[in-house]
Amino acid sequence: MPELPEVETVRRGLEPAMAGQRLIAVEQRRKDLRFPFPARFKERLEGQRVTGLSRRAKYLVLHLSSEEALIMHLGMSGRFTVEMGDKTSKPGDFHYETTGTSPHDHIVFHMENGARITYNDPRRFGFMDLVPSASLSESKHFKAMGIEPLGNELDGELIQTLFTDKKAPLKAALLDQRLIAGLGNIYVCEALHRSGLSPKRLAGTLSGNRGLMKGKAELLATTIRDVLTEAVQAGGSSLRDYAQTDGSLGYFQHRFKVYGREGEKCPTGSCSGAIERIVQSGRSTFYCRTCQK
DNA sequence: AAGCGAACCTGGCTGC
DNA sequence: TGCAGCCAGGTTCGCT
Repeated sequence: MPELPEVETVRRGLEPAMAGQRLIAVEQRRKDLRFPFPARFKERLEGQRVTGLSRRAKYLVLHLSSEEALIMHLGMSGRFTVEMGDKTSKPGDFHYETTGTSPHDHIVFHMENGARITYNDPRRFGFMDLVPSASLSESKHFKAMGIEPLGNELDGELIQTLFTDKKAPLKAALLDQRLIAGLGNIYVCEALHRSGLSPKRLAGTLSGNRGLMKGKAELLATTIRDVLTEAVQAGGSSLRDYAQTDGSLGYFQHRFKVYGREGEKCPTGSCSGAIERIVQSGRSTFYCRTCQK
């Protein structure tokens, strides 16, 4: 699934096709994804102008002229495809008409500029919801959400505060969206390796001795920021079903140091260890037990 | 209360 | 070739 860098790449791909444009038609091919679509979904969208697109953690938000916000989550396999039309496109034209589509094309947005934006999601773990713009941050999706890892708040001191007394492994704590929101399985593995921290270490130990652990917590904050920033610059990571909105592939996956590299030699220069795969809370963790402590 | 494991759903890959 | 089994980027629910 798309983690923060993939969602940000999608946001940037959708922006030129949707920002400032009216939604002239919305095709809804099924009544639910992971959750039911909100009541009168199509009617509440059609005719509205998209005043902007933003991202919060792994969620995309379309801001609408109706003072509602369309919250979208891509789940594990959600993907948007943009086909740019032109201003003369109208029903019956290629860019408007529903042509031979995948059975997993669930939603199609037709924009006034002729662009057609298709949401495809084979596993249907994604969802869409409409909430009043004024109460966006108080919506059920965002209410309990933690800090944005690329925002200004994330630093070693905050990590120490968030992890105080936590008995969960570092891996689980970093995946907890109520603490830091936007990290997923891949980038947590990568950030921990770059930080030289074991995914099995209890999160509370990073703040257990504040003086001694301050440097480690600071390093972790920095590597989280670095790995996410580099991934966004690379257009995200393309595994199985993820691609950018124009169909091209992100290339950060070539820069993975540990994710998916079970059995390979640890890439840390001075380290003679090998990458192992273990399972933590039901998810694969890739790490090097020699240099991650 | 916090921390696990299971569940949600489909498709792709591996190995017999 | 066919099929069973395992795995996948996330989140939520329910049970200790």
